[in-house]
Amino acid sequence: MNQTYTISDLAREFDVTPRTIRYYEAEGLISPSRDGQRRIYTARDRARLSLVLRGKRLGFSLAEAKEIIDLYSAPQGEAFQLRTLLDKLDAKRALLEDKRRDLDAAISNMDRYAERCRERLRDLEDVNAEAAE
Amino acid sequence: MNQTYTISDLAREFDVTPRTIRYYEAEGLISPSRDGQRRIYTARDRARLSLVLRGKRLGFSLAEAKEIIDLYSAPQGEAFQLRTLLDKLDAKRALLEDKRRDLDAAISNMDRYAERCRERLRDLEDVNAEAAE
DNA sequence: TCACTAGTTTACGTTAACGTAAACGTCAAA
DNA sequence: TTTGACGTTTACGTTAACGTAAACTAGTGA
Repeated sequence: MNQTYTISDLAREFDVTPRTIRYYEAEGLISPSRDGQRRIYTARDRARLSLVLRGKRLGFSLAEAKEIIDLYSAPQGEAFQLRTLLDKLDAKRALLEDKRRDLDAAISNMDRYAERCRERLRDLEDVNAEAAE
Repeated sequence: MNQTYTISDLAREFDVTPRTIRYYEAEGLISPSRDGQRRIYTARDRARLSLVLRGKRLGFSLAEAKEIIDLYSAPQGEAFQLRTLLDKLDAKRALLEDKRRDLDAAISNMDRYAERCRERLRDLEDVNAEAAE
């Protein structure tokens, strides 16, 4: 439950360098605690790192990733805070949906093209079969 | 049908600078023809630019975008070429599917979190309603 | 003819996101 | 006790993807 990780634990698991993880800390994306001078990462730190890397894979800058991830750590004391949080979540969700539209278009585009290639390949093979008779 | 575009036509339409479009040409992503020294962009050039920008939005580097886009202009003469093309398309398609999994996870993650926020907000408002009686 | 608008090349500048190297601390095994 | 293995800070280096500025060309309306 209260498992912790060293910097190289996380570096290995997520296939990044320790430098990268320290850089994310300098940019305010992760805030590990310390044992003396050594960093100690909790499950929460690990989860945040995971979110950062996923954000990067989806084409977000570190600043954009931070904006999104920070929403998950936002205070939720009063109703007003909750409502503005929900508004912000909605805005970020719209960005993700935009990406999904792009992605779906890219995939179906590629699928249509591949299908045309397969048709053309069948035609070619038919011709070869005839020639072999 | 045979419509052409100037560099600033495309810059306006896709909300990038002419510099960006020239840079993509220098990187081999677009190859407009020329009228004297001025660039002339065809519908095909426009389509390639559109693909580049979509690739960027999805987190691909220009080099990765080029790899994908170039598949759409690959020669399809012989059956062997078509088969290797289909293999490459399949590999790129897998990359897109990876991104879709990431994206779907990000969205449903956010949805679950937002739902918890809404529940919490309802609870708060119930308490306020009781206190108002 | 002149000014304007839009295009061009060339080249140096900039920013995000790290890489890399140096110099140092610390702890366990040999 | 020394030698790795791992961690740290500091600081300069690097790359992709453009931005920016200068100096030039070519059509075009007043």
